[in-house]
Amino acid sequence: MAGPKGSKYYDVFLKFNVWLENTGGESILGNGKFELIEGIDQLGSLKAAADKLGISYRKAWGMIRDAEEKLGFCLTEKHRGGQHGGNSVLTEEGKELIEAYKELLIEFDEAIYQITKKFFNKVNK
Amino acid sequence: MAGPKGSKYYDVFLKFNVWLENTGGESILGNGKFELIEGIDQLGSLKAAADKLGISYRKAWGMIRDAEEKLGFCLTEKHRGGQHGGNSVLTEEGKELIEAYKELLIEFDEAIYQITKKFFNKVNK
DNA sequence: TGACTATATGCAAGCAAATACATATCGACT
DNA sequence: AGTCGATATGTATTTGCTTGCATATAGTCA
Repeated sequence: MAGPKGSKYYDVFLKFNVWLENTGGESILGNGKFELIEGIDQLGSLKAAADKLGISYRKAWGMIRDAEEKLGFCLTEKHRGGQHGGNSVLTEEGKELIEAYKELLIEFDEAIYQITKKFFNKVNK
Repeated sequence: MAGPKGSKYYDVFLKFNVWLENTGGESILGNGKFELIEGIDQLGSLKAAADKLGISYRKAWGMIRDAEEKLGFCLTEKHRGGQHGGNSVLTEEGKELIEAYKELLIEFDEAIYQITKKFFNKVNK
């Protein structure tokens, strides 16, 4: 919440985002890709993860390829064929990454709480 | 920096962004608009601020209108006419906002430093 | 060995956002 | 009264992103 009822910034919220970038300033992966990777971890396939996020398989596949290309190593291990068509699982690096990212988000949330409060106190008079 | 030479995430950087949102999930103002408002404060006109940021006047004008519309109050006081064509200055609210935002960014930077370090330690082995 | 389904990937098409273009208004100063 | 330059705003155009479509590949299980 952003302040008491009637205050200037009532129902205005402070939001943040975190992402990885390379030296060229290109985004490697941000929130969307993290959610996708997390979905793969939970659901066992890229298709299922894409469906869950409501994006096309085509797009999801491109997101993963892009991230892995820019990182220089794979986050997922893909298998084609089989009765169920195939599946995807996270590599060790992939698991470590989403694990670290989740912890990062928690710490961010904690940090931002105090900062946000201070911001709205200052601005809401 | 993201880790020692040769480590997995060498030359990968963690970046963040902060912005204001309304209850509808619409972005009210983020980094670009803050820079624009700061430019108006420093340079005394929307045109000069737009030029400084390398964006068109048309776009800059739209950014300000959009932010003020969504906030429900004005951040700038505009004047047309005169030998110099006119000028824009920040309202009290506008000044308070960029002041608070600047302080917010400093605190964010401090907070992110520790979090970032921890993140790359975890992920760079 | 044929069916099933997810991975893999190019290409066309559709859409929304950014940018460019064009034009009007305003008022202090000369 | 005329000039000048910034504010003000609609419309057109471009562009980049998404999605959709189409098609190939793979391998396990019945």
